[in-house]
Amino acid sequence: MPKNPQPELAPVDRAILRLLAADGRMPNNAIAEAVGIAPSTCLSRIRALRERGVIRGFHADVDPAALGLGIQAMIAVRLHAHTRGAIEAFTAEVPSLPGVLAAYHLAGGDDYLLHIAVPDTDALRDFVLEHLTAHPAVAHTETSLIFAHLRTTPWS
Amino acid sequence: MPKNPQPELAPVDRAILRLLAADGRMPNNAIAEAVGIAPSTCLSRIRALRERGVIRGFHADVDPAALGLGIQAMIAVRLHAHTRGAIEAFTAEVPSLPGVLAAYHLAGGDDYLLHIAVPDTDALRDFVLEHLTAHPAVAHTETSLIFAHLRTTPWS
DNA sequence: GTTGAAATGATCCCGGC
DNA sequence: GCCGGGATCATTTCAAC
Repeated sequence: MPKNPQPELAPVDRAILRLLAADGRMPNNAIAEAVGIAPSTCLSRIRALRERGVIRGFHADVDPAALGLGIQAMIAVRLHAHTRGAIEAFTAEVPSLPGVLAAYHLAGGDDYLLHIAVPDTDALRDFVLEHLTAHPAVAHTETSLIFAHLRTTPWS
Repeated sequence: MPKNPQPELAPVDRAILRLLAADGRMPNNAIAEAVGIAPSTCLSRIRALRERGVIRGFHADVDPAALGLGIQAMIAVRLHAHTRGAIEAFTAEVPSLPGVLAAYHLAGGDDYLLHIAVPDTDALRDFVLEHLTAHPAVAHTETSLIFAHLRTTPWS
């Protein structure tokens, strides 16, 4: 029985991930102390986690409302043709659409969910009309306002 | 004409946010140099952004698949009663459900979207049956597998 | 993989503007 | 507000295990 190519994550690595998911700017030596290893060891483990892609990056969580984007919505999108080309073309354009926070490519009845942030409802309408319904690959959209958005880190 | 209580974000603050959204571990002095201010000034501006809630936090972006959660899904949930009590009760429980990455409380036909990560399809079925359909407030659910998940930072 | 120790580099407070 | 300088603290390298 060959060894797992993606070996079990060591408990100490999980502890590091838990801390960094909670506070991405926690100093390396504080993490080292919290998990019980030397700072130099901790540094090399964090580097390895980044290189292996376990940690994909570190990001500030910015409140969109503070930037004048006070309204968030989720837009379900159905495309006309489910060809690889149409999907790839749409996928390629999505990140450049203004106000898109996230895009989910789904396997269900809808093809995409777009999570967007806009200044006001006029901008929301304009977004849908200009970038979605006017798009040749888009067959149908359905927009829902987002009242609240909770993020959690299940492994922390 | 009174001054805006949430005054326009200074261009230098926007530049700082753009950098920290892209790399949450960028050193303060590197940010200071990039935006053209002194490190001490930069530090105080970042602190002010945190205290004002513009920056809500810093987090490592961890790949769920690396933790054994190789399947992601979006589950649309409708509740029976749209009373404040039912919604608040459900909202309170959602963050403690295993594998929940995010919950969106919507204004549309569905009440919630749950973004979850699980090890396999068995765990997905168990999640829906144990935590959603068995819940007294839940009227209906609809699960879609997530093929891809793109995150963007529109202001960067 | 882990470590301690030493050099480099960053944070952060404060006095002055 | 913004800055400079200096004390404190963190990161990073490296030789040794």
